[in-house]
Amino acid sequence: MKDRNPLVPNYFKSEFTLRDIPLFAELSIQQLRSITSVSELKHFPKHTILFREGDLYLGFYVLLKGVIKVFKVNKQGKETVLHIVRPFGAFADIPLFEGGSYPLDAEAIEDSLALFIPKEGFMDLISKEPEISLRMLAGFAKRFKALVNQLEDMTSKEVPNRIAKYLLQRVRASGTENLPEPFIKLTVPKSTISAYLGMATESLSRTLRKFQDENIIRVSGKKIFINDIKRLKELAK
Amino acid sequence: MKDRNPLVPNYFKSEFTLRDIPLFAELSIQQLRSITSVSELKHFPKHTILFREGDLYLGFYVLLKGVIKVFKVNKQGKETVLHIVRPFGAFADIPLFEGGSYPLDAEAIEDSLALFIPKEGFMDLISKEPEISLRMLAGFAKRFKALVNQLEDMTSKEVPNRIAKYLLQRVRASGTENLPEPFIKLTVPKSTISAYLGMATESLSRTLRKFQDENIIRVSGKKIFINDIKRLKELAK
DNA sequence: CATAAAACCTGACATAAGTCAATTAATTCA
DNA sequence: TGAATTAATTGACTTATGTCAGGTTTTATG
Repeated sequence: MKDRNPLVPNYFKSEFTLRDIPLFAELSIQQLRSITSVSELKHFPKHTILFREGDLYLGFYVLLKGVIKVFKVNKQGKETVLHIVRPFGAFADIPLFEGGSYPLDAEAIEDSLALFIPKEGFMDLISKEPEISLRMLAGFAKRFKALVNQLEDMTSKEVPNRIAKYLLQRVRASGTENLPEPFIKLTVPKSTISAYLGMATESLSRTLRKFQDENIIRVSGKKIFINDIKRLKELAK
Repeated sequence: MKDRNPLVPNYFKSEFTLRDIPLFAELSIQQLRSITSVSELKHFPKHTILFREGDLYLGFYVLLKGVIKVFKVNKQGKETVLHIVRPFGAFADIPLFEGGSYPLDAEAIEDSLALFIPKEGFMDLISKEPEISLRMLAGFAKRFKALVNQLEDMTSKEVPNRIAKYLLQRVRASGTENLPEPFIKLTVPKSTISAYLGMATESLSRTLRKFQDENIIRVSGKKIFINDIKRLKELAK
């Protein structure tokens, strides 16, 4: 039984429901209703800061539209991007269980729409509905693995390897992997990608140049076409 | 009400109970009993491999004694240490909720004693006892933060900074921080520490040398005395 | 205890990738 | 649309840290 009451008022012209969010996918209509009743839809124009490290923790978000950059700035002003959140991903859910303030910064790098779920209401819900904890545990586990991967890449892989791996990952997410000419569209600035991959923008720039010179990729504006996915896969490992 | 029935048979001469394990600290005696009934105590001599990446997942561990290295080996044979587990830490609990095989390798680097909790029994328990999920979520959250920290350090900090930070962390754990001369005892080989900090052993060696030349630390066998904790703190940030 | 095997240290060297600076390209918005 | 801002590219240069190789010290074991 699928609940098609739209989550979002008409003027957003949105076509998703709570059921599209993995975290909530298997809840009953009852449970979904209680989530809707405590949560709030929020719109963030490009460049909006959602929260900063140290801000009082109020609740977490599920992204419905747009892209959110979750990052940390160190004393010297250098940015480390820990997570590039895309639709249906949850973020800032970790502090639900640890600490009273946001441990990271988050910024909308596209016009974004997110569901805000306040801590209080959600904790009530979770205590009544143990099924939710299990889904959260699964979600945490998945992201844990991703983070472990990121860490491993960072310490054991060189710049071109990391870039190749990132490109492949994006190609897979784009669904064009098996097309004659797979491609990806960059929705985030290169500076964000480089901060995510733990390198200088210059290094990213130069390496993409090199890949292009070697006919592995072809860059056209914000699109990157993959000419030689085999070589790219070689490079990624 | 504290349950002092020893967890471990006498011949282990151990003096801890399930209550000492954060994950289980707030469970009722009933619940503790059911954990004991499904779990199993295992002894691992130094250098034993507990499991390897890809092994069928059977359950997780709580370390009671010794030190376990959790790591990943890449194609080129390079090791990344993700976690140095010390007593009362849980490990290999993530795959409870994700995937059917161990995603990492684990090895005892000291004679170790661990409680093994099989997946089946534990999942039954968790479904009956929602309180446990919440504690697990809290545990995951904490380790998530630690991992984020590790990642951030790796990308934004240089070798001496990372070493300084590690030393401080160990000093805190040692409980000697406020002594006139705080010190730590190295229980893991330097090669493990360097793999954990994402650097070559040679770099670790050289930097400790440098710290010593600058009178920040004094190395004596397996002990490192901190002469100038202030400088070390400076370096760590 | 002696010998083998690990673990650790040290120096010389190579190089990947960071930094700085200047230029060009792409966006933004008045 | 066009000036102003921001993002990306490119080249020249520096340097931190990895790699390799040799030696020393420590630990393990028959």
